[in-house]
Amino acid sequence: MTARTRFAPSPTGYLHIGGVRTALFNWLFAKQNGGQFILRIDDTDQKRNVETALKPILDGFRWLGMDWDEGPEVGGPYGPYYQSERSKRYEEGVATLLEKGLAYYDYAHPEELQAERQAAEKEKRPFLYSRRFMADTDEKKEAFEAEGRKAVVRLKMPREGNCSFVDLVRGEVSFEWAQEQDHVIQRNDGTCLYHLATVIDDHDFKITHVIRAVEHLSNTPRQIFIAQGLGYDIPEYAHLPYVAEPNGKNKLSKRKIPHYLKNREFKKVYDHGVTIANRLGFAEDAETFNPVLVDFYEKTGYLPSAILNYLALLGWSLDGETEDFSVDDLIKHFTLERVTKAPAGFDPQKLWAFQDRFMQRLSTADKVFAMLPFLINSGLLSKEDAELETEKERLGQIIEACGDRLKVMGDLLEYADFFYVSNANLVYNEKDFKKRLLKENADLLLEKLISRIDSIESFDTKSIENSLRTFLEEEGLKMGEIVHPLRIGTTGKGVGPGIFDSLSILGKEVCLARLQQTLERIRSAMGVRKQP
RNA sequence: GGCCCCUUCGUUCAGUGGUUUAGGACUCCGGCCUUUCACGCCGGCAACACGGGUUCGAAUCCCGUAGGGGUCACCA
Repeated sequence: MTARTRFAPSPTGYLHIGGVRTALFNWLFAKQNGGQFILRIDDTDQKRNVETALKPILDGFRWLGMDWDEGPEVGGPYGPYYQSERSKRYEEGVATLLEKGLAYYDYAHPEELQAERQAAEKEKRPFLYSRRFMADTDEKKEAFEAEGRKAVVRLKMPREGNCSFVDLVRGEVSFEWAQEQDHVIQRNDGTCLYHLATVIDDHDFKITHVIRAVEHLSNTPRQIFIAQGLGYDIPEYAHLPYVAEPNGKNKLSKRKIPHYLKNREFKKVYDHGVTIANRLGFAEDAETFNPVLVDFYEKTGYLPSAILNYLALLGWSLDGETEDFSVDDLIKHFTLERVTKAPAGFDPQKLWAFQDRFMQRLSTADKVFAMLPFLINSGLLSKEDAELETEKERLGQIIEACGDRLKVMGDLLEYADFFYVSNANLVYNEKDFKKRLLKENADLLLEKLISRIDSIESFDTKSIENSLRTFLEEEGLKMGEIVHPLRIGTTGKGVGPGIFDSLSILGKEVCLARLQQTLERIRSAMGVRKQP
């Protein structure tokens, strides 16, 4: 089977995580069947700045590695791929439908229609337009126009029988035609509406499988009606459950971020992202920077493969056990038949777990490559220095020392910044400083440590550890008693990578200088304390 | 309100008439490891919405109830 699928984003300026999931299923399905994935831009409603509003969306897809075979920027044989440029095709469609008597000019004012609707509601019967203002002859047209009325074009929907079709995830679905309204397909200004446009586009682009969110399920009969009217083959349909909000049943929505922020897990992931954003020097508000948008993950340094793996499992599974999928695995195993029917809640914590897993597998070299931009953008490393092999090597050491503590690329900034700041700019965590260093004889201990460290000749991790362990024996101390003072004294932090690694990477000179500086800090703090 | 859809641990995904004392993962709770924080390891809590059928036997099939959602635009 050769499959052609599509995803049709509106240029809204952001890429929604739920949208990505829909796009992903389309993409996987196309890839699996050796077909094409097409991006079509639904910009019939947009006034201007389509390119600006589209860029973040395309960037998002590119970042995720979801390439499109046809669409904006890459073109393709069936373009244009922007709906705003396809109005001619839509007008042709309207003409055909009109000719076949499957659509009609309607001269009703919106208020008149509204009145009918309300009357029906009052009588508790389903609304069906009376077609009072339908003009199926030229005479009627002229008469209505003489009244100063303007026409829209409506579908002349069947009023009996059923529309049945097979949905690849839901099975056989059936609707009564009489439930369908005579939808407008062309406005009185001549522009055409979505349902017509989407059917014509799908046909023109030779889409074989329409895989979209379930909110379109009840739109399907009218689209089938249009397609049949136009003599098109009906594509296969697959309606995906929507992605629900964390701990909720409602559809995940960008507009409800303040509400989601009340959710502990969601908040945690959000706060973590904000911390990184601050380090990077961009202070965006929750409106444009939050875990519902793909951009959030790109900026904070998640791995696309982790996100894709998580998203694929939001409403799909191979079996009850397998969770671990590479992108290639997904392409190989994905099936619409195993897509769930019920909506799945977005769980940022579970995503986090995938991220953790993928991060652990990433090689040091790959991490170096990915983290370098973060160092540069945060100002911790200059662009020129970032080019240096020695710096890359050092970053590799730092990353290895940090080990599994780095969950996303941006974590480096919070976790290992002390490797990059000057001694004078070292920031001390006051709470830890007080807890670990402002106590009896802390200064004396530090003095001893300084002289011991000064005596270490080869400043590698192993030598440092050996030397300090000897020190412990000589002094009758436990590891915990020197690790904390040393860590805060050299890194300013209460938590961090292994201390021997940290010291070694920092280098003897820097360690001594920082410890000396810390010693003075302790004495001045203690002095101040004693004064009153 | 009409129509359509959905309903298994807190979350997510299995389970399609007996292999099920309903399984995996995340979370959570214990414990171990340990130089902090992570990681890792071991263990634990925890669900078939409800009510009727059908059947020797139902989470699995049927009907109903309840709850949730989608859709009913000159939006997409």
